[in-house]
Amino acid sequence: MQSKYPAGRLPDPPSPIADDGDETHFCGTCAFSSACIAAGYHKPELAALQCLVEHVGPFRAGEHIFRTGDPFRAIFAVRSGTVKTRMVDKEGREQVLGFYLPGEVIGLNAIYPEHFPCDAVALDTTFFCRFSFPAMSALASRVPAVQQHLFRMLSKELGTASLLAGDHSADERVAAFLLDLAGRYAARGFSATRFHLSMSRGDIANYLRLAAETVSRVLSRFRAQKLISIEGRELELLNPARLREIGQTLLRE
Amino acid sequence: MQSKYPAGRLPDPPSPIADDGDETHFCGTCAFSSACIAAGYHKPELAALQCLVEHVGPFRAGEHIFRTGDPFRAIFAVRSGTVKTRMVDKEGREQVLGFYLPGEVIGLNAIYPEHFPCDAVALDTTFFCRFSFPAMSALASRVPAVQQHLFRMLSKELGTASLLAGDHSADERVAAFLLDLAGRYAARGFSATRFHLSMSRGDIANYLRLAAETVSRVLSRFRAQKLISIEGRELELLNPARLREIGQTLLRE
DNA sequence: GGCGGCAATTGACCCGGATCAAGGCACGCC
DNA sequence: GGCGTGCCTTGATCCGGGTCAATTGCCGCC
Repeated sequence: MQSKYPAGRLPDPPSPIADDGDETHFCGTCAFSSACIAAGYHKPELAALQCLVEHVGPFRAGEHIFRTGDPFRAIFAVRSGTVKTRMVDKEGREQVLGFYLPGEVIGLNAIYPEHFPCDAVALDTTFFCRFSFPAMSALASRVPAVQQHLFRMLSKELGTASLLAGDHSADERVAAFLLDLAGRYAARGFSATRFHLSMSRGDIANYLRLAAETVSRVLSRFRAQKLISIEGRELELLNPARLREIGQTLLRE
Repeated sequence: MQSKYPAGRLPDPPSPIADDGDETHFCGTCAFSSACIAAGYHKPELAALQCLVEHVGPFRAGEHIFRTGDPFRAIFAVRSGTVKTRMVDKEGREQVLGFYLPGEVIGLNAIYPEHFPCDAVALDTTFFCRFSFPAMSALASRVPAVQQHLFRMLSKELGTASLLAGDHSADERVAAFLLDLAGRYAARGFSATRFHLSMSRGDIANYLRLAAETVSRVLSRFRAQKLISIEGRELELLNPARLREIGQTLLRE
């Protein structure tokens, strides 16, 4: 297995979300799957999709996939691993914008400004499908399914962006965050009740606009109430229904 | 002037942002202008844009342009007036998602769910250009400029959606809000230092995730510091530079 | 004119979560 | 081993903004 990686870049121990060893299975769970496969993998137009996609990686934890200000040329679908996007203001304070799991796509917010407005940082060892955006646009003009797919992905991200905007308590935010992750894992075929948190408490807190201490306290409280079992970054949801009650105002407003 | 409106629907007194009397000038400031005009108004493909657009209105203050759950068929460019979009949770609490000024477009976040995920409510008398989305998609397939325009508008809205996500003080939020409005008015050719706030203090507060009382207090403080002049909903920015300092972490993170 | 309703303002009080600080735990490195 | 370094947890304190409440001003309407 390891021989497929460049020397000196040993991969992390295989994680439950990594799936780069099984390409077709990955593609089945990817956000582009309907464009790549379902809509007719064999049509000549869609063969073009195979040409404009490029497999990149591995990136190790902490490495940048792109940086603020980089010229926008491509969007990236996560094949395995986890990514955070963030902005850093001039005082150096970090602002986490989102986490991206296998099958999800980063870079869409760079289309308008034509430069990436944020950093993308790997949280563990990650691989990507890189889609040249000019080529993708051109393909979208010829294949309505691809165009529609892009519209839908963009519109979908608009919906999720407004999620953490509300003024909600720390409990609501954390509960909703855990359930959101669970749902996204489930949508890609992974366990919805047991998974690994690739991000630190600090990243979670930053994303949820809380202090790291508050996240820690809420998780401790949830554990005491037997809502979750958590040890380090290994999480199990013991009472998803109750968590849903707590976070529901935030999940579907 | 009034004779052009249906009986019983007297318009509000002409507002500085209304411009429906001068169609070509409006189009020059609209978010679709490059698609409608600049990219070649006379090409046969673009004549189609004129066919799929429909002028609708007037809507009076408080009337809905669309409601949560309505099937998505079209997007709307504001021709004159102001709109707020909002979600209402099951407890009946309102969540303001955004305000839209003349030249801006509402409804993009409905593409993915195929139903409007929010309400759009007129804040004063408003007129729209209604663009059938299926027709627009079809046109986008044939005219790359239209497709690119849609991608850019969607991506742009992604950027603004993440603006109010940060944890910022009430002063920062209000200052950034006022400057954001000023910039958007300026982008459409209106005064950047004097304008009318079409929305109530409660709407502003809700949008900024503050209490109405807090917004009121901040505005009073800004007035005492000679940063603004405000009387009711008539606003003048007296010291935009200082406001920019206050709100800068939020404006460009 | 007087009344009622709504938006806005202002003051008094309180609470949730930030901040500060201390300690524990697991890891890699010399 | 001993030590440093992150990351996480837990406790003590503080403050910004929410909440409650009273007042004012503005309109529309009877």
